[in-house]
Amino acid sequence: MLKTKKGEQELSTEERIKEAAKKLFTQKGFEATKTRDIAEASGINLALLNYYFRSKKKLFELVMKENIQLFLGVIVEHFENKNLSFEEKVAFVADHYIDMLLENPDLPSFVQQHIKTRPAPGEEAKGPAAQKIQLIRKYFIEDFEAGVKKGIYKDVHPMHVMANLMGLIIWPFTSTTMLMAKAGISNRKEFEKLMHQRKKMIPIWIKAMFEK
Amino acid sequence: MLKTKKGEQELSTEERIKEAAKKLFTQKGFEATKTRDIAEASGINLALLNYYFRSKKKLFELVMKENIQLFLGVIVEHFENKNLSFEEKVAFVADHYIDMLLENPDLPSFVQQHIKTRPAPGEEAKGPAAQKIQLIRKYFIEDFEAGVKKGIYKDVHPMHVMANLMGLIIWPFTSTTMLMAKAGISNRKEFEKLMHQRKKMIPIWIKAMFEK
DNA sequence: ATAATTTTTAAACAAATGATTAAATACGTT
DNA sequence: AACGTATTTAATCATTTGTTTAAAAATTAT
Repeated sequence: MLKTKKGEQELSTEERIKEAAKKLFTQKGFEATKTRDIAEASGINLALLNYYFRSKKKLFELVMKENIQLFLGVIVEHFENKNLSFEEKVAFVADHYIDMLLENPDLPSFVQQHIKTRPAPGEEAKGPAAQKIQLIRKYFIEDFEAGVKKGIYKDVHPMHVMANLMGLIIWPFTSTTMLMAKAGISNRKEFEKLMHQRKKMIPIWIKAMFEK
Repeated sequence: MLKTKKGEQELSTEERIKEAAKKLFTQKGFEATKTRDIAEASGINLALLNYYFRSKKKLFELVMKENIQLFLGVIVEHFENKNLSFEEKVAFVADHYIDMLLENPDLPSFVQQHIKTRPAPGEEAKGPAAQKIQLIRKYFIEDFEAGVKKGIYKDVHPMHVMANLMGLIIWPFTSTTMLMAKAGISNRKEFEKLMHQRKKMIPIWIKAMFEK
């Protein structure tokens, strides 16, 4: 049985199913998650999954959409009105992204695994993901390239900037277990403390790597 | 049918199955790979999978072992006799690791996904993976910590060093599609060219981040 | 209260899937 | 060639898995 969020407001059957599905799909992927697992985890009758969501695939696509929104959307949308420098954006993203990942540690593996096959070779990437990616290009890449022209930043392909920023933020979460073993970290608390440290260090590191 | 490596030396049935299984398991994971997929991809009769490997699970564990060896083992073993400085090790690892990943681009996602559940909470990590990780600690972490004592490197938790090094090397491969979309890279060739660039840049970046 | 509608349940189905069996074929040894 | 062993094949089995059905229960409307 899934616990209710506040102990006050019960979740509807439909929401209970979706939440359980999101947790399982995100943790174990589409194939490894069985409809009966979802039913059990949400404490509902198996048939209700199809009653509310038609099929396992439809339910997965719903979860997928929400996860991509969480993974790509949350941050960029905060830029809309603010007028931030490239450095400020880096700091902002590092800060908020790491906070988000601390609460959704399985998100990166999930998105990475299921975005791989998405855009069919040859055809343009579409849908919500592609749109977000366009925004990221606009907000980061163009800023950096402007900085290169001004002579502030080293003249490297912006892919390196993007890769390094995202790699520094996300990678620890995709490899938590391995990383903890390697670095002699024994518990989750210590891991989280180090992640909080990174929020401040990543902007400094990016600066050190790319500033002239 | 699986192509033979050289057109000269045919692979044995057993090897054909294992190679096909490795490719599929690495690409799609355990659950998403069906025994019939493996049979078809290797051009063998379905029953031969069980004849040679007893079960799908046993076959998977074999592939898993080889993949972990590839992912963690290859590099560290080259250190045995050489006497390299920390910086030289970083350069060496970046170079060889990226080469290896260019040939096995699906490896990181696979290992990350399947290593997560491995060490049961509370009990010590054992097996070949744990051993390799000990070597990595020995060869990198201790070196870095010595550098900190000498005042060469900034006094940060070695986890950050490990995370940044591995993140810079591996992350682009776990998010190739997304990264290419973000940075406006259109084809694999261009991606590979950029990865070769990184082999030289990563040591410089690590230096910039951690040297006093 | 009664009827209509929505939600929930237990049971069942059809297809997919991992594994096994028994017979057939290929191969090596004497 | 004849035998024994190893490999391969087609067919089949038992479970698992996603989905459907029809009836029961709960809820809402009249």
